[in-house]
Amino acid sequence: MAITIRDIAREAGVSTATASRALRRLHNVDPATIARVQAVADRHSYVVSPAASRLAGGRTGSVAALTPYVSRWYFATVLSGVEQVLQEAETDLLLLVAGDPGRQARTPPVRRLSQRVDGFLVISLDPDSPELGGLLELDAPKVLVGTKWPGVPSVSIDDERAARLATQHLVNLGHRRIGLIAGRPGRSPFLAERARKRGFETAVAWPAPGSSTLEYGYGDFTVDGGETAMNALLAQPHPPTAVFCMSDEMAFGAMRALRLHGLVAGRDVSLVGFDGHDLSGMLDLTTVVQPVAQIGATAAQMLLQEISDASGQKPVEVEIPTRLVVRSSSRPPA
Amino acid sequence: MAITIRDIAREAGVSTATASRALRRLHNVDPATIARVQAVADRHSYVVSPAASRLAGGRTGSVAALTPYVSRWYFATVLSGVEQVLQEAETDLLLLVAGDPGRQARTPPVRRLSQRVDGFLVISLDPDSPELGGLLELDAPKVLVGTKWPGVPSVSIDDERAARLATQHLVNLGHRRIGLIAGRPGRSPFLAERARKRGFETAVAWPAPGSSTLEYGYGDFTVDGGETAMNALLAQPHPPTAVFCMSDEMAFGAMRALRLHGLVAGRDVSLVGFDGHDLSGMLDLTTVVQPVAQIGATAAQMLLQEISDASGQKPVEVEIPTRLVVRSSSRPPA
DNA sequence: CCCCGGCACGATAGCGTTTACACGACTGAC
DNA sequence: GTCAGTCGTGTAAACGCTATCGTGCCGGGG
Repeated sequence: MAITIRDIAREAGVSTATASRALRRLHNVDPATIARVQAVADRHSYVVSPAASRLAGGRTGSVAALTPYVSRWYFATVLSGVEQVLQEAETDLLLLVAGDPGRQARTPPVRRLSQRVDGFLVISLDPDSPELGGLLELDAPKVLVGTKWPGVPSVSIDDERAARLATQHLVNLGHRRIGLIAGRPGRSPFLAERARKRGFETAVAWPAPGSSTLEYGYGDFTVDGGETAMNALLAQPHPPTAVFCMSDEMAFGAMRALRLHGLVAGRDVSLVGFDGHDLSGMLDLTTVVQPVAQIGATAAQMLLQEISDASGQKPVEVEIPTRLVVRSSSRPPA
Repeated sequence: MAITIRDIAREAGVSTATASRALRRLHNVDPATIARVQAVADRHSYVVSPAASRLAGGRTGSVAALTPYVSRWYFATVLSGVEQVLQEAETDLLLLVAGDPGRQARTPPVRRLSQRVDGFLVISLDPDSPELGGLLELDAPKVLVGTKWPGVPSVSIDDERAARLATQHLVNLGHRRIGLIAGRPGRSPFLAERARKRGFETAVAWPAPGSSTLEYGYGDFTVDGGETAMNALLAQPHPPTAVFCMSDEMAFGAMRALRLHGLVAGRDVSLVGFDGHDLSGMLDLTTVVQPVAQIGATAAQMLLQEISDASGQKPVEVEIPTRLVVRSSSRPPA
């Protein structure tokens, strides 16, 4: 049943070595030979055994993507960008979920995986988080997405600046009591979250320190969490007149909370989100738009590059620009 | 650098064969030996080479998931369910996108993949679609999600019945001009879409044939598409008073279209969606809720089962119940 | 006391590729 | 006409594991 390269070689009248070289389009092979071998292979719809190929020292032809979530919009969209590039390059994608702060922290089998893949795509995870169990030490090609780390290639946005500009937009509109809906209390495991908080705080303290008050809510980056957080903010003695949400999904929840209180986003309380979620337009949410799929695609390209270029280039840190899209959810205070 | 099972065996004072058996917990090994070997392996943080293991006749320890989209809510959520089960079973997930009717139809390398994985999870794809290039002929374990096929295990919902009940809900409310927003015109490549259309048509023709009129729009299962489709329906001489959308995302778009026309979903035009999208609650959309993540998890479990049970069980077709959740987007006509 | 079956383990032959290394046949330069 | 240098190809040794046999050993039934 199993047809091997030996069979192909015999039928094409060459040695297995030549067959192997021909199938991989190596340079030192007669074009005529390549054509002959390929023809035989096609006729039998033969494909090399990746296992044997890998064992004999070749590449695995696949990369792993580590992500804390699959179904949340941002991550799913990054993955779609990644997938598209990899499919183009005939490289397989191994999906591994790790780093969800809410989930039981199971150390992902990076060690085992490192045998199975040529490189790693690490999405949003702090590379030194314990759960990544020494991913950094592994000298396999890797690219970080949405995070940075000295000496490791990455593609990310300027979270601090984006958050600062978004918040400043609220300040410029005249808001003084500005709330923040972040992910989780305490030190976030996500670098981006910490950066966004810094950006927010900078903007709020500006132009005159103390001129604005700020309040925090925590929405765990989910819609429901955003709703809960907004409710908490509204329950305070002096609720904020504007709220910056660290993700669109939390902003959606906040919108719902407002509606259930008989309030309208933009009219009663201004809202700014972050991400550029598919539905942000439909809900008229002012938000920081980032080209998420493109980020994933870029990272995938860089990883492929790094894999093929064995030459140890110096790691690049790509920064993708974002833009604030103002919609009707943010307006001057009443 | 590379440490092999031979090293482990030597250090544990056993043969490579015994080491291999010990590491795999086979039955005919002294528990004491297992412990000793495992200890040595742990000390060196050794993991078997999957390539070698596979080559020598074992399993690959991974499965492939074929899906037409990654970032759309339904698919991303199915995947998250799948991933969770597979991670539990220490099985790797290979992600492959194929079957998007809008994308260039590249035949996915099922043949190549079949060398790399122990089984296939096929999400929403009609298994006989040409793009699947003989996946059905491959006698590898496989499970269909959201589709059925004779002789192949599957986990799905009763799309026809669910669509019928959803539409009937609109009829019962008193609506007579009921519109449908489907995916694409012509014969859909998705079995589920065809079934939902049948269910819709049955309900509309009931109780008295001809008592209701129906109009079609096509939204390609996207938010923007839904908006466009709704605009088209509203532009007709006698716009429908209620619309059944084949997905929540299209319903969201339809809502937006209504809003831009100064209309309100539920008051002016009733809307029913399909899926139970995370945001359907926040938008007060009446919808057919299906336990999407659970569907993925169930399918993954079945696949694992099928892989371990070499015994050719007769294929099971699991049907997961859905329920209509009525919210304020559907009300009696004005 | 012998034989047989079950048990824990050892030796070894692959599994299907890739990759040195070797080899002959040309080519052009001297 | 010899010699170094390509070029296209063949030979065979890995690659790291598992599967198939085979080998002692022990205990119990005849």
